[in-house]
Amino acid sequence: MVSFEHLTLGDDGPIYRQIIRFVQRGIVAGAIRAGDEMPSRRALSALLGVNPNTIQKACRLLEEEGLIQSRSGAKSYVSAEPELVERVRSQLLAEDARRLVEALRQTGASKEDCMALFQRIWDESERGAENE
Amino acid sequence: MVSFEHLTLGDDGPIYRQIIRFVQRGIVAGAIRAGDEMPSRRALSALLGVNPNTIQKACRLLEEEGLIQSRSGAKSYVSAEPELVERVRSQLLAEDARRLVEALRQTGASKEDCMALFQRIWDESERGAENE
Amino acid sequence: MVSFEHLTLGDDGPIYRQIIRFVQRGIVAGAIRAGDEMPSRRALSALLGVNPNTIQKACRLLEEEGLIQSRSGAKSYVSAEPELVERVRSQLLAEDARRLVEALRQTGASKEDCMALFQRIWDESERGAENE
Amino acid sequence: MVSFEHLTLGDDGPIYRQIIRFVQRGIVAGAIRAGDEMPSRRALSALLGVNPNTIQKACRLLEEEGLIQSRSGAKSYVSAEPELVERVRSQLLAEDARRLVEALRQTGASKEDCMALFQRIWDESERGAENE
DNA sequence: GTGGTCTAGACCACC
DNA sequence: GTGGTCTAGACCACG
Repeated sequence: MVSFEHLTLGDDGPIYRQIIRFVQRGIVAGAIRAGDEMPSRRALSALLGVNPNTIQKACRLLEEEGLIQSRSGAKSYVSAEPELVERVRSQLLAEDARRLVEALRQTGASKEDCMALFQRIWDESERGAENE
Repeated sequence: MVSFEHLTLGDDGPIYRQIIRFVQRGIVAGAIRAGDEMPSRRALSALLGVNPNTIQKACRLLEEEGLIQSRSGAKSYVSAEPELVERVRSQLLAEDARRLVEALRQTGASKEDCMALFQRIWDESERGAENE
Repeated sequence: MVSFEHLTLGDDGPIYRQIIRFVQRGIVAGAIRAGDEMPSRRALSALLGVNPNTIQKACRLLEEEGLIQSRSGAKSYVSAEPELVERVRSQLLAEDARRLVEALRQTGASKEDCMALFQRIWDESERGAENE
Repeated sequence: MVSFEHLTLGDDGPIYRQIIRFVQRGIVAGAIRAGDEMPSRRALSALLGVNPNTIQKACRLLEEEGLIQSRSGAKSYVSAEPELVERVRSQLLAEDARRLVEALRQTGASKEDCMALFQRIWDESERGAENE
């Protein structure tokens, strides 16, 4: 009998981690810049349909990481210094790579095959981006 | 102002796709073998907390792909011929790799850095598996 | 724009005709024999989930055709004399053939192709029946 | 006692199958052409009095067969390449013929009688069409 | 608007 | 029991 007990649906990790990743990716990719104003906690809660406590947790961790700063009461602003951005970048890279490597190894493929595949996909993606 | 309009929470794609991937991964990894009995639609629905129709959709697509066999009134069984398994394996590999490459390219990292990173993570993962 | 105005769903003709055809086919095929007892009108109505008037109409027409006879009050019996059976047989044949011919001609195929196809399918069907 | 347990009222197969056949027949007969616009799922649902999901199922299968093309957010169009049309034509022919042959064989008629009958009906139908 | 996904629950034929 | 079909109605992303 096939067992489905290890299938967890919709598992992207905790919501606050997803919010953090979203901001991190935005900063690293340049879509979110230092000085940008963050929406208010309650606005984010309403927008994402998420409990205010979850929003608060994400913002607290982002602030601990130094990616946002709370100034003048309730409003928060993005504060991304270049060296910090680089650190976050490599952190994101590693996290993504780790996830993929686990998925790839689970399929039983060899390292060499995977790296060749990786290179091929990269080139395809680069070509695709150029044509846009 | 930071915009959160493109943040989609918990997005692993449609549920039926996730179920399909789970079975595909299981077959490719050898955890699910040809001849294995599938749980009934109702059992899966109850186990995963998902509507029977969604389960049915996943099963239909799995059957169209040739990975399971269903007969009305009878139980469903896994039916994975070697050549098909290989095709699914490379399909999964490509899908995973494409997802990673896109995530990596979005961070602005170079191809060489990413491949070096990839290799490092792979080796770490391999070492981790050996120690278990 | 594709027009769906000529698509009529579930069109097998009136229910009373379907009931008549069912009895006719049974008699012609030998599954229903002279002297067999018919279920009561109200039993048929309940069994088929059909209005008693519809049942009554079917039975009246079957009786007019001479395929059933009402004796001793409410009970009806099948009364199929050989020559009548033959007449019904050819009637059924013609009706079926007419339906198919219309469907076939609608596809634009030639008469010769259709007859060759018909012959091939017949032979297949014959072979299939032998193997059972 | 005559048994009615095998009489299924109004059985033309599943509704989604009937819709598919309608489109297939239209395409094969030339009444529906490549590039024609399909009514929206909702419009079809209202027009045919059928649940949107059933419509969607028919459309999905038609798309898998390559007879229509759907893009999320845009309208759906008929997309029938000549070679595909030919394949569908013979598929429809075979399906129809098989149904008739089974009905005819059930009545106990001989192959020769049936083919003669078939030819006669065809000629009648042809004459009827000319007079219209 | 469009197509696509999902839920809740019903009914059916077959085994 | 099983798989398959259908209904009723909701929500979503995309154009």
